[in-house]
Amino acid sequence: MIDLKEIKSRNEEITANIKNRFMNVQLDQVLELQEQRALLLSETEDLRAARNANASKMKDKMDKDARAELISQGKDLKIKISKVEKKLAEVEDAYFTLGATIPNYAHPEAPVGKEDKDNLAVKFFGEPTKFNFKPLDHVQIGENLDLIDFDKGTKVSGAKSYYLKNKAVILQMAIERYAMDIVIKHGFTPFITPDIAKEEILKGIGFNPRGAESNIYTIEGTDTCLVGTAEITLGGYYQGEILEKKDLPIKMTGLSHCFRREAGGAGQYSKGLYRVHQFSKLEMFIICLPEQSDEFHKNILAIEEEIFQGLGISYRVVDTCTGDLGAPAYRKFDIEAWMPGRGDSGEYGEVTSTSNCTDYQSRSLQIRYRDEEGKPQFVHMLNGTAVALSRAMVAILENYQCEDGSIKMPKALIPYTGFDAIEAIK
RNA sequence: GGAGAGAUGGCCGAGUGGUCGAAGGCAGUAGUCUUGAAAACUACCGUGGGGUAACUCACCAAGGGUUCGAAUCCCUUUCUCUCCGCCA
Repeated sequence: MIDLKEIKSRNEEITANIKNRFMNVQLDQVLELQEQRALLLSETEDLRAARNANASKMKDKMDKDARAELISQGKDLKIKISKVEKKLAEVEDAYFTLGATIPNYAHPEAPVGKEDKDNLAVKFFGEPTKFNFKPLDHVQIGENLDLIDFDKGTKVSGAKSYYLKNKAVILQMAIERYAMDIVIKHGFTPFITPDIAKEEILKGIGFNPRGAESNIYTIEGTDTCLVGTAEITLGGYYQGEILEKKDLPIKMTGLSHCFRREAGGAGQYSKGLYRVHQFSKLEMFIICLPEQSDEFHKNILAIEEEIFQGLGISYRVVDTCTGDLGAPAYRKFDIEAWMPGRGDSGEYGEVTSTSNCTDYQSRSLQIRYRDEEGKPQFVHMLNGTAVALSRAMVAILENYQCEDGSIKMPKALIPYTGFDAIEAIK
């Protein structure tokens, strides 16, 4: 969450930001709760001070009457304290719950707009693939070549589930390792993370684990969830810790499954592998000094581009508009790869996303570093997709399809797959 | 899953009702000494909230309870260790 001390001093800025993000936040109510809390807090503290003073008077020996008198005063204080503490707890709960709904500040250069249409394309790489035949979409390809089985996925696991089969299995592992090698080369420490995380971590990262609009599966009878991304488990890794400045930046990359409910996500673009309940993803995560985060954000984007350029897939980079940022993000860049089977005659589809969340997550998770004066300060945290395997699969199958129905392998992947094509089935 | 032991500051570790935000040690920071270093000595050395400040409040795994007063007693939960069982 943001620093709630700023809701007064930066009120106009915060109000404008909420408006730019097309969010509905009860800022006035947070302000009101803040004042109530301050009053109750000082009241509570005065009473506690009185209790402590009363108790310390009784350290020494004294006559019975004097002691009885102090005990009775103490009892009186005890009742008062429990009343005001209860009230305080209620107000604080509401204050922090509502305060957490205030979004992060937005980068001054982030385009202002409501939906993904308003995102600003800032770069194009390559040309959309041209075919001298009518290209198929990956669902058709997957079926023709016996690579992806959606029907069996639906039968066994429900809608938006799939089996990868045959060379698609090897291909996925190849992409995984290809991307991993690039990210490690850039100094990231590799992890395979848990696929389960506690709700408090989810909340700290800025996910809402509960509620109808939540995209998260909660595990019944526990306070844990299936992760929607390794951002959650990588971000939670240093929860509650004070890091040494000399150890920053910390660069981590984590491979995990990603589970998403995708409730109500039907429609044309939800077909096939594009939007599924479970996929694998390699995620990058950086913890750094505040003054470095803009630069590292660009670094992450550059690595994402390197991965897709290496695959020889054309894409565009999009500077995400304020309305589409998501509460924790200060700025967000997406890579949208060309997908020939998407829409009527091919479209760009999101394959990566990188966000600079500044101190929004670190404040909730209490991840800090010591500055020159030895004072703890909040770190900045950034995340970015190295590769989302299912969507990379879509892009590769659709862009590398041949007229005879086979799939060529991108050159960079051949050392990892051990084959240079997935042959058509006669 | 069963039986037992435990959780205290960056680390180790004392503390079983008031004198404890917490002994002692290690590590760290600054200084004295030294040509320099080491050693020795001296001082400082947890986090958060409130206050210009003096100061004050909270925190000894988490939550609840007993008490005038809880690191200390009781309950619940979580985690760790040891033994047994089971298991990829």
